[in-house]
Amino acid sequence: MKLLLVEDDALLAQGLIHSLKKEGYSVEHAGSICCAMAFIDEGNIEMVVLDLGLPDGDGLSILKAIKQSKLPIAVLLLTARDSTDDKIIGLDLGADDYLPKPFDAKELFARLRVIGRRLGSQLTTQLSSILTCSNVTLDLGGHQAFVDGIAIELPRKEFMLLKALIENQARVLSKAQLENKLYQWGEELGSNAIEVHIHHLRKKLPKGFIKTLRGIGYVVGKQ
Amino acid sequence: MKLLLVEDDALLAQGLIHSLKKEGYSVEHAGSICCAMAFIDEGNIEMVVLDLGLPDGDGLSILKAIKQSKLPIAVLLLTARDSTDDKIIGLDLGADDYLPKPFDAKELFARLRVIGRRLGSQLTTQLSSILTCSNVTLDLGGHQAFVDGIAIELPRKEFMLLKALIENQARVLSKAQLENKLYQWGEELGSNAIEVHIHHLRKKLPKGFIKTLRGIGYVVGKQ
DNA sequence: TTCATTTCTTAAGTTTTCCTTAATTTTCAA
DNA sequence: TTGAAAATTAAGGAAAACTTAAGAAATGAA
Repeated sequence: MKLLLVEDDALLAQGLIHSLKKEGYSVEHAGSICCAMAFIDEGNIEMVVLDLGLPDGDGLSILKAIKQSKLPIAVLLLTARDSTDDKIIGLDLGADDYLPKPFDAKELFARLRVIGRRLGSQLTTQLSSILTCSNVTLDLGGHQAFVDGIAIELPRKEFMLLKALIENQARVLSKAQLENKLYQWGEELGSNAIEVHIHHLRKKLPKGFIKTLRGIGYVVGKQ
Repeated sequence: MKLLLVEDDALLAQGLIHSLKKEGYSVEHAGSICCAMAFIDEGNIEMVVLDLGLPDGDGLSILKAIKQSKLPIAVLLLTARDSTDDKIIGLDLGADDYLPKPFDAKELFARLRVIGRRLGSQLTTQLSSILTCSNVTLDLGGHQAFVDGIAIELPRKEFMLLKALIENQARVLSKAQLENKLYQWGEELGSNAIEVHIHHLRKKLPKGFIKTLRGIGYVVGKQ
């Protein structure tokens, strides 16, 4: 289930992203309205958790845009305001649920499950969970990779690394960018961990699949 | 839209019935669990507004009964308790929404509109009572499992665990996701219960049937 | 009810796998 | 050619999962 979290408080967002991923969601994060709209336009978001208190405008405009687009996207509102009128406006604009801050993460998850259950009976999609780049395929739901259709085992970090590369195929990712994708900005990497993971990946993937651009970074699927 | 209000406070009920009718609902009123069940058994209720604080027992039992019956009835909970855990229990039992007392009637109506909108586009998913994954079969009705056609005994939790895994075969479920499926968020799991159940299950199932993806979760039925 | 039995949770010890580090070698571009 | 960047190796340590066992709960029967 692909979920977009629209929340500008970085600390709160970080924690939620982590827990939501543990709950099984594929999470994107936007800290502003324009960033959120970019993700939505991209097309494969199924659920939005929307904080109404954003720096660059009223979050309700995102809700309006989603509902006007008629895309099958469910929206759960999140806000510090708890006046009944705001709730009503949100719900009547088409929001699927509403949670006042401060909230218990467990309640958020429970409400998301309700929405997910509902979506599940409307959509039969799990297709967005397959990524492909030439003869390499990633099954995100099954956490499995295939080379020429043959399954290969990948440990967690290697899988994350390959996922990041394929999601950005034909685009070069620097080691710093890759580190940001693999590590929750908690611990600094003091060594060449990325290089070692790349090396392990290469032994399992087709020759030349991951290209090195010396001094710049790594890339897959270029030319 | 035929709505059943389950509320024992006569005064509050009186007012709500009046306003709900004004909103266009066809309203029935029950002041007790048994009375409510009678209306539901009668058969043409589409929506229930359920007060949890009833004189003759816990309103949650009505919710359970409705959801077990698989009738396409939406339920909105209404209650004075506002502990998060109660909300979560209600929502996970299948309630469509929740409103803590005291509430603003306008908010109730807004939430009912959301539910009504949803009911309009809802299709009922009839679950098969037999699940299969390679040579393992689950009979949900008979609460029994078969390996190569031979019945094996599974305690409740182990059965639920296997059911969750097979329902999501070829998709990895994290321990957090499995916990959500086995426990109604009433109490926290402070330990490695999931791991222990997995261990017991494995002793009864074909070798390699449940795979571990370290750091990710468990999966069955993968290539 | 009470008791006996099954099932569940907790906790500790063990094992396994994976990740990081660091030292060394190789490659590449200036 | 030469120095910096990347590749390669191997090992130590840490995290996650497995296993076992015992006590707590839940269940069901008398």
